[in-house]
Amino acid sequence: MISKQPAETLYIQMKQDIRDNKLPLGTPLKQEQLSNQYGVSRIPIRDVLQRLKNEGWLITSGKRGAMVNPLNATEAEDLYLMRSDLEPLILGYAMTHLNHQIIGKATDILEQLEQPGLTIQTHGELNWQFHGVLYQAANRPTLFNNINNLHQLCSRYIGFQNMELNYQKNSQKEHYQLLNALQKKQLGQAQQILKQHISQAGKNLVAYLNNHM
Amino acid sequence: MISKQPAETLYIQMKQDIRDNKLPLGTPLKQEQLSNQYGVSRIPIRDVLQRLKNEGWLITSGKRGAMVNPLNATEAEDLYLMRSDLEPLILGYAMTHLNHQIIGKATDILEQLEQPGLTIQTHGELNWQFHGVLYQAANRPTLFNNINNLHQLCSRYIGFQNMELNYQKNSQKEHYQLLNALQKKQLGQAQQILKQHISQAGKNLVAYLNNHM
DNA sequence: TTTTTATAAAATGTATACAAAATTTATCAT
DNA sequence: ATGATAAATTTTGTATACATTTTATAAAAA
Repeated sequence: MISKQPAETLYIQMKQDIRDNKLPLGTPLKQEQLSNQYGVSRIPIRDVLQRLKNEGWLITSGKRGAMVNPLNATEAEDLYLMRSDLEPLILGYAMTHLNHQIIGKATDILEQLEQPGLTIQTHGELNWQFHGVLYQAANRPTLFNNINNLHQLCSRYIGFQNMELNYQKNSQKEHYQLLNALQKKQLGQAQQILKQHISQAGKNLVAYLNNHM
Repeated sequence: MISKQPAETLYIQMKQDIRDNKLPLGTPLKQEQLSNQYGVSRIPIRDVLQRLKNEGWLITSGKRGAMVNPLNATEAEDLYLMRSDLEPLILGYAMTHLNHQIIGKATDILEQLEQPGLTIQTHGELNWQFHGVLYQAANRPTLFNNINNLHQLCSRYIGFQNMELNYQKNSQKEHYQLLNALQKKQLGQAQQILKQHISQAGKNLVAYLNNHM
């Protein structure tokens, strides 16, 4: 899904550069420097900066200038707490609309997740695709957009999560359990699995961050 | 809290104009027209449009142009559902930090809410101040910002809510019940009251919207 | 030395001007 | 007439230029 609009690719690029720590941490970003760095004028830079600020990638440190929002355990905990509440909620609305086609799509993604040699980035994207396919079925744009934004922010922390050796294996197991419950139309069960799935990931991540920062 | 920066007041103004239906519904907003209307160039207009879009006030209808997000029962339901999950959550974190000063502030606001002759707008703002004062104590910026944004979006629907004759009276009663539980350090009780408070408001609103739209 | 004030530099915010894209209108063929 | 194609208009996106604000620097007073 490539956009023709330069600003859209600039947005994606800068977001990735934040994830990859390509942009200075702890000091405000200078519009003109970014302008040179990315080869565009300050106008589209400003657009993207504002967008990233609104989405929580950047923070405005007091008076002036946006800086990269430093990774922080409390933010991570908040993000996962919100997800663990909101994702079971939207799953409830999705349930009745889940058909073979959607379940099939989700299963395909799970299989792709088991391919060896995936980058952490790709793994994260596929993971969200799996969840997203299910949630889209709910047909609840407001709820979905909110959850989607939370996921985007979580992607900054994904690198840490996969440090856990058996994280992926566990995660996959839970994904299949979730699909299973959904196929059996056991909503309560599915929601419980999902909430546990997210909470646990959050707890692991927060523990890791607290130990290593 | 007035900002010296024109764009900030422009942002506030446009948000209010959306609430008050001063901006065309159903048709994409034209940057140049807005530029004339508000007496600034297209640059700050674009900034504000993007911000409002990210916050859910505007939606992009397909290819081009942002238009006012029409009021809709499903969105309202989503907003209140999220709030009814997230606000008890942040209240949990606020609890331990609640001191006399904060409870006092909240009580003051409740008293202001009982003054006769308040406009619906002022009523809505005071109502959020009451909740916000409590939630700020949690010291959870990520969670707070998310909840704050949900509140802002709900403000578009406040006009409808207060149609209910005894809404205010009920709401106030629940506010005092909440404060009471908090003073007694009964967290579970407080969270239950809060969740019920929000859920009920949401249900009333959705029912009203479904009947009148 | 420390603090205050004035000046200079840098950075951001906004306006104007231009380029690219999209939408509309007009023209033509069927 | 109807549909497709092409020109014209509108609208948005971006660059440059300027104004305002903020931050840094230097000079002066305590």
